[in-house]
Amino acid sequence: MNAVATKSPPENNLNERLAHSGLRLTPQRQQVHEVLREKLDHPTADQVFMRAKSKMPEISMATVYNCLDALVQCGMVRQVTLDRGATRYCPNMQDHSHFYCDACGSVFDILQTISIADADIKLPRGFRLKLIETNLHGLCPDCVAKAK
Amino acid sequence: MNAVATKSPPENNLNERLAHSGLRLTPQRQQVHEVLREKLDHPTADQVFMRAKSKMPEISMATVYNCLDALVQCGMVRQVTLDRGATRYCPNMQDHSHFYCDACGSVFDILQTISIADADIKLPRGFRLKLIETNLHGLCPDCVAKAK
DNA sequence: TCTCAATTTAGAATAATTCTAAATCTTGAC
DNA sequence: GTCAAGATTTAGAATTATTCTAAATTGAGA
Repeated sequence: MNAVATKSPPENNLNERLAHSGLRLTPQRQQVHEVLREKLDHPTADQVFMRAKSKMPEISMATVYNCLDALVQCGMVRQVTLDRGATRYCPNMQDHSHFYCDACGSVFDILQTISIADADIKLPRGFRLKLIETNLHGLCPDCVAKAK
Repeated sequence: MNAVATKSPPENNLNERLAHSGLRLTPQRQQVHEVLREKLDHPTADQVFMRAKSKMPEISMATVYNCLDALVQCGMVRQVTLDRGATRYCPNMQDHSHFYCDACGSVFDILQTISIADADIKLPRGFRLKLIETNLHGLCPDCVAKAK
């Protein structure tokens, strides 16, 4: 038993979470997870594929989708769908919302959100609420400037 | 001048709103709008196309996308993107949120939401907030029952 | 009536995602 | 350790969703 409290490294956490959902930790899933954590810019599946491929050239697109789905399923990654374009992926599981610029399409993390408790949403009988997703739409500073 | 207050019929409203955005009222745009108002089930572009086609056989898919875009642009219709699937369209412009069943994919209108005023979101300098979109995720009554 | 710009159209093109079937890997039972 | 069963990965085909293109049509204003 350890006297010092240690935070388990993210890979272990990943392993645990995958296992909890009946999924295995594979090099590909680890790689995809790393790619997401390296650059928090809400990449699309295609961008994840290209970044992962540079480290692991044999990885395939189908695997990237499979890995992303596995990571979403076990709660390590959030899917972000903001417009008609490709779905984006976000490894930040802290409560936060996304600001989407309707003009240029950029996505910004906003470290403020409405929790299930705060919202006090009254659902009709029988629904089971798991997650509230808050998306802010508007113009980013650059596009506000351009609009003038 | 009318002694009795009259609500302008939706078509007029549509015309006004389109005009306000520099867009014209066309039979196709009217038809697409009607299709959406007829059945408030959040259809995809493809479903809108099929329904519109039954009334107006010459309409094309490109036109449906064009009309949907025009209606969204002038504030008569909301785009609803909840998962990796096709975008859905909602002609209910009252403040409301969407409940998405992660199991079966059904969408339900929830007449309760978080307004910009209520939310008291503090954005970094320069952002211009136009709209807060609230999406509720979880299980619908049917899928809760099945899960047992 | 004429002209110009907006809109529609069919179909091609592109982009995003899913499917398929075979190969590979992992785990648990023995 | 060996084997069988099931999970995962892979390439590429298939499907689905959306956008683009260029020509035809429409409608509003001069």
